Amino acid sequence: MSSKVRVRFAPSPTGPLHIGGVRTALYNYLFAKKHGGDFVLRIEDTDQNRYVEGAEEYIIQSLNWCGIPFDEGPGKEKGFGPYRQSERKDLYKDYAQQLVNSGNAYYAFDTADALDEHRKDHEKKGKTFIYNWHNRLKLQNSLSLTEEQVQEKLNAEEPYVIRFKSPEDEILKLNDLIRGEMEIDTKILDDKVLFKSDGMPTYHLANIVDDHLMEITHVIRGEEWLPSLALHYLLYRSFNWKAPEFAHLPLILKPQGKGKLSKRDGEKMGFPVFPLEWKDPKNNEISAGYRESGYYPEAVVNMLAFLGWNPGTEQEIFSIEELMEVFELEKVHKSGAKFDPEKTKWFQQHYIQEKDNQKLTEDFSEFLSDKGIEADKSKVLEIVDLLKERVVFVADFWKEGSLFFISPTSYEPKDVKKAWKEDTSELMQELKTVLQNTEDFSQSNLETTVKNWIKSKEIGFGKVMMPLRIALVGALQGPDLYAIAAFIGKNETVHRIQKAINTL
RNA sequence: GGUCCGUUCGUCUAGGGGUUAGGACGCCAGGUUUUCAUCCUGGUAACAGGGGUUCGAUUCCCCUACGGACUACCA
Repeated sequence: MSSKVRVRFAPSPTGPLHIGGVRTALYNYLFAKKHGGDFVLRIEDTDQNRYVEGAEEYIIQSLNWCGIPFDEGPGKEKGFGPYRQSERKDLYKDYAQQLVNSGNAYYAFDTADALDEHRKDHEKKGKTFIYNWHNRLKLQNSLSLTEEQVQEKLNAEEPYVIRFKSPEDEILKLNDLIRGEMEIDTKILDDKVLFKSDGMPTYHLANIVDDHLMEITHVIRGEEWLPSLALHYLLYRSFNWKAPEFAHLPLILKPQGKGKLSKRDGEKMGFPVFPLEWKDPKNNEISAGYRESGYYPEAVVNMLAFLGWNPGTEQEIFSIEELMEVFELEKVHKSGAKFDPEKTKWFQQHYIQEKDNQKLTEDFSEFLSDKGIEADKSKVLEIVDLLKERVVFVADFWKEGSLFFISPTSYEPKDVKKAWKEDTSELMQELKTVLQNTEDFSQSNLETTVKNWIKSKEIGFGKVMMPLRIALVGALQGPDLYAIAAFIGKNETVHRIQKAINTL
């Protein structure tokens, strides 16, 4: 391969980037980097009606957060720009015209209403209306009308579109890097609109023109584009351009039930479907994001990479650099994959365990500040040390560790029933005294002191440790008790024991 | 409805004409933790169905079923 690999991710700014879109971007990125190529971001905003404020910024921020930044795109001009199709508007008309001149496309004057009628009519008869070779001579276009009639309409500035004239009888052999070769009969193709009456190109035209102009070598996109592949192939041929290689990615499906993963699935089952939180500018509705839910980008990327692809080995944990090395389009699956929120959590748990404690201390300190708690860094580090192996998210440090800052406000009834017996109060009273008389309140000394005391009393450990845990934690859970006591100190420990005795 | 694409444990998947069909998540059990979680060990569980081809098919071919995408002057 002599020419440099260039791929593109080409979303439309119609809302937040779905996790499936992120995966498409990721695969493009990995493929580009594996081959030392460029990853281009192009914004496909040819439909002004669907444009959503903030969506483009959202897309860019998402890619950056995931660690898959684009080499070229809006704000990163590298000689192929502009990278927003709305800013390339003037380009497309000429190309459409070129196709009309070469006989590969034609003007069509049929109104939207007229076509709607046809469609409804066909539907009633159980048929599908297709605008192509079999009926185009009966419709209003430059193939059915005389040259004079067409010129008249054009002069009168009647609205028109430009349609592709798809061949009537040809078997196309198309190739896809993931699916291999397939055959399409052009008979069933319709004459797609290339240029709209509002002066904008449709996706099909803009996409092909831009991919060509931007020297894209590999088009890696979602499976929803597979039915358009024949059209795109024909378009390249009509322009006499070399077509890029194509790869169509399988879809990400709902965890349960039928169909593709949607925003509602996330809401229903309580997992994010978007990389970053998104606030809909229209109704201020908020959709959860992976970042805000506490996931690390490494976890999201690793999870996404393995949805529909795997390297064929048994290794599942991959950094993005490792992914770049082993990623192969040929190993991408052909069928859709059901999304599994549990597995995402597993990846997250893995990556948080890999983080160093300094970084976690910073993250947790920030979390505490947001809660209005300013704690000493060394104290926070101590907590992180104690709790690390128990957490999946940074927020879990609080869930598991709030007991270091506030004494229990309630006691878990089930655990109280199990641990707090008739004679417990008396026992705790005694223990309190023992602790009050303990000078060295370190974890290790506490441990020997309490153990010795229990032994001298000749009672079971559980009889003391369980109620003590209730007193300090409020439930039968949490990290090492001596560590807790040492951390909160003598006064607080004694205070919590007294409080438990009073309440229970 | 039409066109195209697909189908290995519940889920993500490895494998590929002769395998005890492998791994991971989940789940279950045991061990560690005098709690809980983590961790460790073990277990559960799959080639959609029917025809071919073949000495042999989960693997190749065909059909059926099921799933998915598309079927706009949306991308």
